[in-house]
Order: sequence, then C-alpha cells, then structure tokens
Amino acid sequence: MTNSPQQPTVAERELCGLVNGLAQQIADHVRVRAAALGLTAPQATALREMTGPLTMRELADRMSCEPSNATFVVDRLEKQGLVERRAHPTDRRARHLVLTAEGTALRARLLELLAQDSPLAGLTGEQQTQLQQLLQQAVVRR
Amino acid sequence: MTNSPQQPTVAERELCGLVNGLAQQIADHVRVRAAALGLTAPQATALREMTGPLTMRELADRMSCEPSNATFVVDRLEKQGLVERRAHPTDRRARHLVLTAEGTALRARLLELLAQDSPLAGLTGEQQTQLQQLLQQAVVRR
DNA sequence: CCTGAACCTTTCTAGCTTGAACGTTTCGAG
DNA sequence: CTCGAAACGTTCAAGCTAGAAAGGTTCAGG
Repeated sequence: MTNSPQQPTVAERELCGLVNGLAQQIADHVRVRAAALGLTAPQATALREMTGPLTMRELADRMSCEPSNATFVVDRLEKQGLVERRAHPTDRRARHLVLTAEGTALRARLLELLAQDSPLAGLTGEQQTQLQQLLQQAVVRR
Repeated sequence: MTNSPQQPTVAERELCGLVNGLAQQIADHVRVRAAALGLTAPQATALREMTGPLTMRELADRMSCEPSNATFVVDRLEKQGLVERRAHPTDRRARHLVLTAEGTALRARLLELLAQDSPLAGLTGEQQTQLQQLLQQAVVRR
C-alpha cells in the first residue's frame, strides 16, 4: 500500500534460485575435495564442523539438517574410526562427539583442500564481507 | 598473488555455512507450502520453473540438479497429470515438457502461496537487490 | 556416405534427507 | 516427591540426489 506496488515476486524467485545455485556450487566443491580423501560431501561437512566436542544436536544445527540425519552421517564416520560417541559429562541424554587421532589428522588435510580454489573466488574480500552481513540478516535467528 | 594474505579461510567457512543455511531456509519454506498442495519440495520447484515449454536439461539447469534427477521428479509430476512429455519440435533426442491444464492451475496456486511470508523478509528491497548482484557475480557462469 | 564425438534422456545403484514414532533422561510445577 | 512436558538421540519408511552406464540422435569431417 505504502509503496513498491508490484515487482517483488519475480526478483524474489530469481533470488531464491541464485541462493540455491550458489549452495549447490559450494556443495560440489566440497564433494570433489572430499572424494579425494574417501569421504562423501556430508561426511566432510560434519568433519569440518567438528571444531571441538559437540552433541548430536549441535552438529545437526551446524550442518543445517535434522538430528536423524546427523545420526546417519556420524554412524559412517564412526565406522571409519574418525569420531567417537562418548558419554556427555553433564547430561546423560546427550552424546559427546570427539575426533579420534585419525579424525583430527584427516580433518587437517580436509581443511587444506577446502581452502584451495574457493567457490567464492568471484568475489573480493570486501564483497564477501558485504555478503556475510546480508546473509546474517536474512537467516532467521532463534 | 591470487588472494589476499590475511583473514580469508575462517570467514569463508562461515560464509559457506550461511549460504547453505539460507538455502535450507528457503527449501523449508517451499516444503511447507508445497505440502499444502500435495506436492514435495522438488516437485514444487520444478513446477515453479515451468514458465513455458522446457527440455529435461533446461529444467535440470533451472533446478540446479542433474538430469537424472529431473527424470525422477518429472516422472512423479507426469503421474499426477500435471505435465506432459511431448516430442520436441526440432530435436528428436529431446523431450518437450508442457504443463497440462491442471498443472497450469496448480502452478498458479503454488505461486500465490510462495509469495506469502517470504523467506527473505529480513531484507529490505534494496538489500535484496544488493544480494542479487553479489550472488550473480559469485555464481560461475558457463 | 560414414564415422566418431558430443548431446539428450533414461535406468540403475548407492547414498543422503526428512518426518514421525519411540525410549530415555531432564526439569519445573504442584 | 511425583507427574507431565520437553529435550536428546535413534529407528524406520518414503522420498530425493548424484554419478556411471547405455540407447538413441545430431553434427562436423573426411
């Protein structure tokens, strides 16, 4: 009513497509680097997010997925001996995920690979900062 | 030479996470609206992109997925009587996807639902334009 | 004409993802 | 203390996704 009567929808659909396209581009980037280490893309994403001990729920949040999916991915990582499910020190409901020695080593190699040929190389450092601010504002926070 | 020396890697990982998080947020938005029409999220995305007759490859590109996946999704839409695979007028290798009357009607209702409660409501129109420019530059074009 | 490279689509397999249901544990209200 | 609501993680079914392989088609060169 106040202003901008009728052109939001078209651009918005394009915008969603662009976000999705870039996310896909990032996922592809992770996929090929992960394959070089015998990992799938979700497994690599999980490993990348393991900056320290996490609960399943925390990992799921970092991966932007459901907890049931985190269970699936961690199952695979555990079978490969990269992470361990330990008892949580203060909450018996929760698990404490920790990297094994192998997991820590593989994660270091993964981070090296992921740092090469960034999927965001088309943007300058300043533009990346700008993008980060916009995205932080767009993402719903709870 | 290729990149700036100081703070690229840490912020970049966060940036990728933000892009993925927003894409997930958009997908969730589509999912709930689509469910109200008896569609899944990928089915709704395909329907949304059917602005006119498309080949399977063109649809896959618009959905940012592999052609084999487009085959899967179109199979479902075809079973529901929403789209038809016709012969392509000039290339016998390709299929010509067209919406049925039902498909056209359902697509109209879908677009209405998707226009409500935008997942990008956290940004002003100006910021959305800014975001669009950044994303267009970031997405690899072939 | 013919041949090979490239393209369009489909099939198949293996893996990913969600949502609902479930058992366990925690926490606060009465 | 006891009860119920809520949280954590897992299981299961149904559906999505990529990648490799294969059949048919197009096109450019020889």
